[in-house]
Amino acid sequence: MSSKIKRITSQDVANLAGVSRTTVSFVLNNVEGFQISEETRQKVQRAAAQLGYIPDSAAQTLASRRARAIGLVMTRSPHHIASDSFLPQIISGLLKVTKQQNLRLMIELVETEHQNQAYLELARAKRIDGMILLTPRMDDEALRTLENAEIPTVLMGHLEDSNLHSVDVDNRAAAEQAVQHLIALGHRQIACITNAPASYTAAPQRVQGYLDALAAAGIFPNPNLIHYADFDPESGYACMKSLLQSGETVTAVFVASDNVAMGAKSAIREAGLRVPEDISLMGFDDIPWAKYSDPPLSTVHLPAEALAQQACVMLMDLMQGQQPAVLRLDLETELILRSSCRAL
Amino acid sequence: MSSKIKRITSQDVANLAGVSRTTVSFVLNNVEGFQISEETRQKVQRAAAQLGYIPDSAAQTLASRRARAIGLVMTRSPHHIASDSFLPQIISGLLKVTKQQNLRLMIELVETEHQNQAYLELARAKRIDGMILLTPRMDDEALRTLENAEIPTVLMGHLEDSNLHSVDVDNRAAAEQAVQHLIALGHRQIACITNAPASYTAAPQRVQGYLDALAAAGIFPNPNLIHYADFDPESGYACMKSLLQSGETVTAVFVASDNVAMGAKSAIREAGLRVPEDISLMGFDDIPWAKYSDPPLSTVHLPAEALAQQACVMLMDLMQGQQPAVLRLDLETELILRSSCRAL
DNA sequence: TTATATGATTAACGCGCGTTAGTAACTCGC
DNA sequence: GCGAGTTACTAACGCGCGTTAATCATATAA
Repeated sequence: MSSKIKRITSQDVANLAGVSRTTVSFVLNNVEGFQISEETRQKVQRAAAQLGYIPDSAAQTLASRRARAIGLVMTRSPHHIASDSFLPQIISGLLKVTKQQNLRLMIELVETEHQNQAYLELARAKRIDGMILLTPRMDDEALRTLENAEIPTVLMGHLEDSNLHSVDVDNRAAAEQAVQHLIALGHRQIACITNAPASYTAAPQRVQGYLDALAAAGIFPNPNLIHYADFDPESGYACMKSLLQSGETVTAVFVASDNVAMGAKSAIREAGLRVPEDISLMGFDDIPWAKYSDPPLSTVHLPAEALAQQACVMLMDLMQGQQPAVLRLDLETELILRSSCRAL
Repeated sequence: MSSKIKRITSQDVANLAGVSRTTVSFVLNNVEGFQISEETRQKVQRAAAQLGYIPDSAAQTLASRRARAIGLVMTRSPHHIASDSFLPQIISGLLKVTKQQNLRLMIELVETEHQNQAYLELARAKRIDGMILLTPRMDDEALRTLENAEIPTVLMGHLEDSNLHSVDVDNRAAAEQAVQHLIALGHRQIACITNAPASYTAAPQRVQGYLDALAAAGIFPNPNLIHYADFDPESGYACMKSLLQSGETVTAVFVASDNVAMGAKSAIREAGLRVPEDISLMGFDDIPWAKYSDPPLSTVHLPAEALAQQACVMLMDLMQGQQPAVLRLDLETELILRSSCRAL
């Protein structure tokens, strides 16, 4: 199709500048400890600019043994990725840091079936220098293999008994605070719909916060009021529907994910009930649309973009061989009160 | 920190199997045209498995001159990326195809200041074999340099007078259809709030559809009723607010982006008006939350994930040297009627 | 037996660059 | 004028793999 375009190599730059390839490399990479006369430096830079020289990244990686890229690794199905309301924020946060550090960002999908192999491949193929793992699952045995530091890794979310570095929020405390608010409004029949199946670490943590708030108020928890959703609004709709049909009386629902809460709200409305007049709704996450929901959703703000940025900064440290200050970094959440909850 | 872990190379596999490195390469890559005895093949595969051999991707790329990766290139600010409601769907669609083809996906951010250089770098650094460009801007001169086929490229969205391959929807026709529906409901004072500044191709196209629908109905367009938003709900809020304060009478608003429509709805409600009783609202995009909005938003369904998949398939063709069937592929939109518009 | 085909395998080069060890020229002190 | 130091550079190796051209053994034909 297209005629063979001759690639411009550092040798071409060296020839044009009348120096060796080594010198070109020293100049363009600003290598310290070697003395290059200002004149030579100029010659090289001018030659490189004139030729439009752009180093071949594969060759650089092979020679330097650094890919200058990190990976964002997700262990979900494409369907769940498509409906992940935080992904844009996370990518945005990551890009801010990687751009500044002149690193590339790769998105990796690890399917649950071949996890063990997949993590090893990521580590050993050396396409990336480090990775950020999104919402790891508790039953993810393959993760353990990574703990031997095959590749710098930072978790977003937390894994019990793991010695991997992680960035997270205190899901339990945040959930407790949210439910405390419902209790303070006078609610006692409070249901809980989770954000995800129990194998995703955040889910049981938020449930625990819910239980702790009840316990502190002397409310005996009703197991029938706890339902496990599965990330998307559809699952929230299903949970809420079965909750309403169960015959249990409920005046408020703590839904541990705004996304799921959207579906729950549909079910409530479909049953002819209103939020917050008949049922108060408390979300979790503060996705961008929560404030535009009707009624605007009270929820717990999760600083997704900041989490991503911090995870990335932590990863940079690890990649440079420095130990980050803490093994686990918790960012602050904030209870956002809008108008989906009312006092009894 | 960690002791030097000896990398397992194809030479190690060759040694263990008692063959040459070349044979290992032939076997593991299933190279056609070379006869390898079944016995040797087995020996090699067993050795590779036993050692847990994983090829170094940089070395493969350097030798084969193919990176086995594609890039998703965006030209927006991190802020706009964070609030892009389609990104998850697009990434999901892309991952489906790349996973199946065993390609990697890189996310690239190109800042408007250094576009020219940035595109060249992407092309020449050879870190990716092809790229998918998201919502190119009309004033994006740097794109022209790519048309010389430095690297296979597919646009998501359209660029006038470009001979790059692209995947899009018929924004004009879709917008026209949406506004026609408003007109059919009896509305004649219909405002238009765009999805983005005019330099993003979809914006003027959707405005044109709006104008065409008015013209077909013999309605003289009022320029004061056209406002340009900027992707996010905040800008929609601002547009709607200034529209309401302008003193113009309006019974319906066509907002060329659901995301922007969310903000517009807030402004309407804040003014003490209701949707659809006082003002009918027609969106565009059908983001996942549109159906959970209140009232559920009537809108134009944009098949984002399918667009991404098709773009990716098209790109694969280009990367294999095949010309795709068409230069520009238009996918179907669908008018989704929910309950944010009412008949006058 | 000798030439020829064919099946199975490998030696060796090149991809483009980072980097170490070494060299050449040029001071400077005595 | 001669070794010792400095300054400014370069030759050459290695990163790990894909791939071409060549080699060797074996089977077949003449």
